[in-house]
Amino acid sequence: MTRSRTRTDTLSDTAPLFMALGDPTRLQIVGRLCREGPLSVAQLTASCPVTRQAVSKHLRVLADAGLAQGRRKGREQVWQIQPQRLDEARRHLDCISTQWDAALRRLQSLVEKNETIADSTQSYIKCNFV
Amino acid sequence: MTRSRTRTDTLSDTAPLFMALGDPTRLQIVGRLCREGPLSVAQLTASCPVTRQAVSKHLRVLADAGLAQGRRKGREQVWQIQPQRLDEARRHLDCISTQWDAALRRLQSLVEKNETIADSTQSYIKCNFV
DNA sequence: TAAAAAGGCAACTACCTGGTTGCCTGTCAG
DNA sequence: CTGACAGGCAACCAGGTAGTTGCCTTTTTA
Repeated sequence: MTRSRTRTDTLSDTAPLFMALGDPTRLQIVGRLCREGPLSVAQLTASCPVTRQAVSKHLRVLADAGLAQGRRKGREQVWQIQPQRLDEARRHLDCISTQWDAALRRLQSLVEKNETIADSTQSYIKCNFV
Repeated sequence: MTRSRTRTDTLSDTAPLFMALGDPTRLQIVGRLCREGPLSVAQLTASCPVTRQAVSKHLRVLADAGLAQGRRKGREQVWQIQPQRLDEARRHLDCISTQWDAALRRLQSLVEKNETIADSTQSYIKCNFV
């Protein structure tokens, strides 16, 4: 119970992260903030084909996901990537990737003998997976 | 031009991947397929709180993203993770992560002196980023 | 001090998405 | 051969999302 609960928590924690990164405009914003450092809404809008308000909304989404943070600086709001959170996200991805890797290798060999997939499923579950 | 075009392509290539993984149900399905190997729609539905049709839709999304593949086996359709594509995706994530890493380190030091963010932005751009 | 710049707030639209139900087609087993 | 099982297809619905426009406040600057 505890283990599956943990798994669920990890899931509901990870999905929003992917969701926030699942928009091209947002991904582009994140990219720019990483490459060019802190930028204002106006600066970000300049290189975006969408309205300033649209960019603002995207920034809000990124902020809600903990990926970016904005702070007032005079009449403009400067946005920057949230390093801790982004690094945390990166480690999350690495963790998942690693988790996948094991299954990948096992599946790879399975793919080669396509015709026996369903037949081998049962023993597969019992022998090779938790 | 060529470089920014490449960047755009990478973006429009990556975003759908994140998008496909940005749903908790879908992430759960991917997890199960990785852990337990090829499964039928009915088997996947059994551990999902949603309808069989909902699961089918999610599988279609995963298939469109190239992450999963289904094949008929008698009267049931067995789904499995697309190893090559998933590995490709993993490398994609690693690539992005690495790209972020550099910015992370640079930003990390910037965060510590919060009050001078905007002041240092200009030289920051010129000196430390492409 | 008045105009311009930066951006927040709210309303509204169009579309996408996750989910459902109902019905239909194959396939397997008694 | 008939019933049960697996699943696809289509219609439909509620809610979310990306985007817009319009108006407002605050800050800068000429």
